[in-house]
Amino acid sequence: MAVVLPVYETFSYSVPAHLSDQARPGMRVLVPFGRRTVTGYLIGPDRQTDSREIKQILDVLDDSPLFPETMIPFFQWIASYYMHPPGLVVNTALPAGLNMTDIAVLTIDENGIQALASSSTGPVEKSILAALSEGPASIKQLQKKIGRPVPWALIHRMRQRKWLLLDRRIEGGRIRPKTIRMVALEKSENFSRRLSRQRRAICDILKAEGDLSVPALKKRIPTAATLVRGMQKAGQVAVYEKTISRDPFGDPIEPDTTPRLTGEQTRAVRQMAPLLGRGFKTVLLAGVTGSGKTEVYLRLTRAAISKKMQVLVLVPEIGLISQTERRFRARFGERVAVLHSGLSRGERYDQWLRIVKEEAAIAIGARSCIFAPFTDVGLIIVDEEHDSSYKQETGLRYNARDLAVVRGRHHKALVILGSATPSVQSWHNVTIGKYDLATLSKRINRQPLPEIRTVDLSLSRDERGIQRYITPQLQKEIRNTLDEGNQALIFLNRRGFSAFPICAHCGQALRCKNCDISLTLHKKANAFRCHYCGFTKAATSACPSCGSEDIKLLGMGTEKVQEAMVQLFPDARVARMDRDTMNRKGAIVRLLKDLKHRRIDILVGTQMVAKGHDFPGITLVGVVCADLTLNFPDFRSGERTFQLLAQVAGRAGRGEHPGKVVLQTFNPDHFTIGAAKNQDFKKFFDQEISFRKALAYPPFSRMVAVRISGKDPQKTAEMAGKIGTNGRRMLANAGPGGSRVKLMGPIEAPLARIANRHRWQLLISSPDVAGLHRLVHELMQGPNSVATGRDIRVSVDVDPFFLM
DNA sequence: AGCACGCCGACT
DNA sequence: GTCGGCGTGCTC
Repeated sequence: MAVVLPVYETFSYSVPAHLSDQARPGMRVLVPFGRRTVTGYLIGPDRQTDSREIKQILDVLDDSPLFPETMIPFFQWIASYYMHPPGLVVNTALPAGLNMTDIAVLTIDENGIQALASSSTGPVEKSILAALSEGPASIKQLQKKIGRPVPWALIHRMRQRKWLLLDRRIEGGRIRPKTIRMVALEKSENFSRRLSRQRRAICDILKAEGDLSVPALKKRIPTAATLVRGMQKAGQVAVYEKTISRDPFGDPIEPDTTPRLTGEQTRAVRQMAPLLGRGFKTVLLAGVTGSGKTEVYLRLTRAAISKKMQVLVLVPEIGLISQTERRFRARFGERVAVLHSGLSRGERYDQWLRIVKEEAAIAIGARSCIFAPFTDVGLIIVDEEHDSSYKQETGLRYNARDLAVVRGRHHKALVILGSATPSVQSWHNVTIGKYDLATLSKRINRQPLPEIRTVDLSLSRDERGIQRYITPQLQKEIRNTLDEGNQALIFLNRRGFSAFPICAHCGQALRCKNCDISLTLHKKANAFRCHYCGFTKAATSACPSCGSEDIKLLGMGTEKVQEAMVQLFPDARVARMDRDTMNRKGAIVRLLKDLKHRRIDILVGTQMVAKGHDFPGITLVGVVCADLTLNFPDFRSGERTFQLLAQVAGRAGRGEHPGKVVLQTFNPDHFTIGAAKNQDFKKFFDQEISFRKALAYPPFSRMVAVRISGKDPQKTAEMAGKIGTNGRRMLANAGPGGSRVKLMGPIEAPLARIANRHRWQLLISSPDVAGLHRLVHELMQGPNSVATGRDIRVSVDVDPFFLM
């Protein structure tokens, strides 16, 4: 049994006789744990280590398992690989809002009121009593009310003096199946006697149409609710509760007709379909933007369900239902369950139940859909496998793309990873023969890929701030596009962080000589610094490649670009799409509608616009400054830039008019820019992989990032230092076996402060996964591990994505 | 996490 | 001498 607490062990409990035929793996139980009562998950028997007394389960919380037993090894693998408590792993997988915990509730007691009035009562006690005199409160509520932490010792003293009472209340678990009241005709003769006209009408409706819900009856006869109650008493009808699924599907989706496949698509399907049911296999489906990957997924899914297999489809998170989801539902209708962030908690729970009960055979959704509770998955599809939204960045920091492969192996399933711009990792796996490769090299409508032109920003000498970045070439193209009545997309990945240094003369970014990573300016230290190894260079340094002292700090955002657009094109309707403008519910849908109906001429946006949406009216894509992502202090910045540019370029010319892309950059000769310009993934990969190999970055090693954060800058730095020295000592003691493990840092994180918390990170890497794992495990949980104080958080990120 | 225990400095 | 703060450890 695994408790829903940050505890790494599992525990044994006995099942009392009256619950013994109910309790089964996959169910939740209520158990006494220490002095408390908490929820746990039955994940099979565990070895009991010592002779301690075994406690009894208090209750079984489910009638049927929430997940199949076959998923338990998967959960255990995750707990071990990501070094996360098993109970919290299961908790991350399950729909939110199910769990129960007991919490302490304080009430003012008989002596409390006098103590509140007495002058000898301490100030903290008084404020607690004052807060409680307004009514009972939990410890957390109390803390909020009086604005300071409440020590337990104090509560105990106050309890002993009978100033307050401590109760335990079980909270949570409020998500339940939704039920509806159904009305059925009684078979007895009770209603054969005379009936009122209204009652007669209800009987007739029920006789003709079978059982109906109360709301449905109300639509026919407005007073049905009262009538039914009377008829129930008279024994003419019976009322029962029926569980129903909350409807997460807004507009109904029309069934589609199956299109003809192109030759390439047919070949891809013929290559992959025979692999179904033949054991575990991973295939990378590399298909250019618009090449019809989705149709291939649909055919493979059809093949899988005709073999009675269950299918899992993962799509990137885009904040609303994706095009792919829509097409799966159009093709397979009722057999599809969806799991994405747009669902309410209740809807999500109902979709989950549909999968557990095997009412659905296909589950489609974002990242967390990898946990869909199928018993035996036969096919797993990961669309846009390179997408960073598959990586969860809080709590259990899993990568759903990687877990797809792991789950595929557990179920002996076929795993398809699809992308127009595959990750370096996946392509590497193809080159070493771990994955098969299937390709789609042409767009289905024979539309050519857009023509991409680069514009050298270092030749743009205008110094009037942002306007320097809207070059005459870009302006001219926008003007032409507007004059032709088409739409333009202006892309800038602003989610910028601190500005980074770049030579205004030759376009070289200032990089670390050890890590080939962009340096970051530290104003306080008046120096550029590497965030991997700590290498430092004076802030007054000249450009190492051309000697120019004209070092610019790049930093600007979409908001400024939008302003510039309004100024330059006063006749155009300009809109912006980024996290700042799109956080309100329904904002994206409204914007996409406006775009579709040509109520927007120029759309300025961040990478949000590069994802998944189909914009048929857009013929021009302008990339304001490709260098922003290229020079992040992160070894994957080149990979991300290539993917982003290729994806955003793929937005142009999806309709009947061919597309054009203007790509502005300080580095027109950089191989990443060159490869993106020619949409040449292989050329990019060949360069990138040699660079990764030389510096022993993934995929030639595995990485673990240990992140340390806290409010107090001094203490946080100290803790980071302590963990670092601890790790180095362990490495020294490990002998030759541990020598392949490399430890970098600790160093202040590129984003040195988020939400007032100071951040440090420690990077640990090794080509030997097991050795790396052993060291990190020992460092975090071993006997010499540094105890994590309460105000300093230490988190482990296995296979980190963003090293920021 | 949530709770208890036990060790220390600063007060009656 | 106790009170009350905080670091350390445990939960079948």
